[in-house]
Amino acid sequence: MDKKHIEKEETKTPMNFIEQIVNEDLNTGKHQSIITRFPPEPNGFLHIGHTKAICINFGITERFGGKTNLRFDDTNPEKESTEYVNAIIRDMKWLGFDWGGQELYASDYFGTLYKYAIQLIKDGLAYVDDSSSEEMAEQKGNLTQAGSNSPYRERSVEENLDLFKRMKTGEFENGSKVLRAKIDMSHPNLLMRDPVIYRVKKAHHHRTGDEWNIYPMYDFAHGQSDSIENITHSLCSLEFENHRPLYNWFIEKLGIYPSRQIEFSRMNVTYMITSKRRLLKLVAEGVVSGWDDPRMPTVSGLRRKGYSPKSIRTFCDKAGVSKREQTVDIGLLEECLRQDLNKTTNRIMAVLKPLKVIITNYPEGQVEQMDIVNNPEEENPTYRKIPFSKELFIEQSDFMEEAPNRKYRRLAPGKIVRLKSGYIIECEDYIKDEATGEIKEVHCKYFENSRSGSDTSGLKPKGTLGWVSAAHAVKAEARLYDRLFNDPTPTQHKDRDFMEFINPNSLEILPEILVEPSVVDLKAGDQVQFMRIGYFCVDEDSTPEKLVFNRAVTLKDTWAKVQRNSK
RNA sequence: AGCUUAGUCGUCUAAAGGCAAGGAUGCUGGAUUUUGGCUCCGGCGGUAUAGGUUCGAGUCCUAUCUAAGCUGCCA
Repeated sequence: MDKKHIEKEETKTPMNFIEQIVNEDLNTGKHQSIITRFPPEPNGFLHIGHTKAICINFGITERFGGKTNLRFDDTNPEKESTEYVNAIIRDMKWLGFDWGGQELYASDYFGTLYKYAIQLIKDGLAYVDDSSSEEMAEQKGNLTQAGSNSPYRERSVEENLDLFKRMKTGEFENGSKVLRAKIDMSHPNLLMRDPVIYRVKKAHHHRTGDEWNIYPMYDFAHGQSDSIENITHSLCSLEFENHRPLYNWFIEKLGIYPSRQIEFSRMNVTYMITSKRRLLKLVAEGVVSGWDDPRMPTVSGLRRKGYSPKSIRTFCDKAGVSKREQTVDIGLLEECLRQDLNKTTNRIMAVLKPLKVIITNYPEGQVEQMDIVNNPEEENPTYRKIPFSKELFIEQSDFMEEAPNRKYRRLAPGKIVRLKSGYIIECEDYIKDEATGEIKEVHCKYFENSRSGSDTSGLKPKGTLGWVSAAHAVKAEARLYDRLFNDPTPTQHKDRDFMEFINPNSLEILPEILVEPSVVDLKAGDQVQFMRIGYFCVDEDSTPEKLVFNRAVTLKDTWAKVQRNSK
């Protein structure tokens, strides 16, 4: 291939192998514009694995122009429902994708698909088979042995036509007859051994109601739907590689628009599982509170936990596209969230595990309003006020009776620290419950001339702490989420069940944290950074009396790492 | 065992036969810091194995090894 053909696209961003194919098809004039599709079956909720397929399909047309259809692959009425359709639409809109407003359905094409089947029968390429599923399995052969022909394989076109029409009108019971493509029972690819393309299924369909007694199989619906929609590139996961010869066989025999199927590897993420069956078990057994539990890998779970659409899309982009098995480090997902939220969230003063600090030389009853920056990453930073007073709370972990080493920058007797956007204080004394060892109270003096923004003290404290004013702080609940599993690949162990790897500490509830008073204006879904702690999202369980904050991800914690490594 | 596909830093990914195999994340050292965050600078770390083609191979060929998918009237 001549190298200059690549250059149509301006950007230097490297292309993945699918984008390279698309780019070439555009440059060679094979296609004038691109149409892709995302084809979920409405029988479950979207999860992190689906977002990759979504991002690839929509990403292609965002980059090269064209459009991406949202098409529901609803050919199995027993498993599908409008509830899932609506949930999928909601999640995809939240992720920020646009499919032109109108959802498409494979069920819209049932009439056309039926005609295609008739066409195959007339061309002698399909036949009605009365064999039971057991008999068909028998005929199928196995991985190393060729199959054998069904005794019904040589029925006449007329008989097949008659039988198939009667299947449609409901004359035959479920399982009694199927329509099979007549291909080759000794084909090395098992899917080519006369696959079933229509089955009798007297079931109520969420869109077509009771109109149909027969429904097409995936292989006789998906590719044809692609053709009907003039999909140029039909992108799917590796498991459909074996289906491609069949996909192309139908295109050829039916003489329909030749969409091209290209497969890529599914995305796995460490410490997450995406099997529908297993996720259902977590819900059913109450391991999590529901499909939108913040520990779930579902889009709704990620959303509730505090993930932004942008962070999820960035994650999929960074994970990349290839045909290799892919297990992406969950750390990358978390880092994408931090990078997004770092730019967008206000810094809020919060104390998770409070320790009382009394400023001994601060006037009783005095309250000062301190200026604090909302988000230092903003181009033009804005400020708000927070109250400072004689009695404060700091984080328990910010005080030690004795500094452990020279690197320690927090509070300890005789040490000074800066209270963020407040004053510099020096620890003079503390009260300890000798029985329990618990520190009850810390006594400090403040330097009156060290007020943030007008500091003339000349003091250079090493550390800066978060704090809240005792009299003004708002009580709230914090839900600290951690990974649901304590093994990176809980389903990859040959002789151990994934349930054995559930992390018993995946949720720690702190019923009474203290937060600066400005948070009373927050609403469910709002995201903030608790300074020096992490990114939090207001949960829908919040009430006017008590906000509930979900921890989406912690801040990076170099100090924790230093401590871990020194052990 | 047959068919299909894939093996590049720990992980993800780039290199279309041609520069010292690049980037991200991770780990690590440092600078800066009123967040032990952010930012900035440095370091660590890779072509599964064995042959072959070629002036030149991660890339092409052969064999081997390893991994995944395929024997639903699921998608």
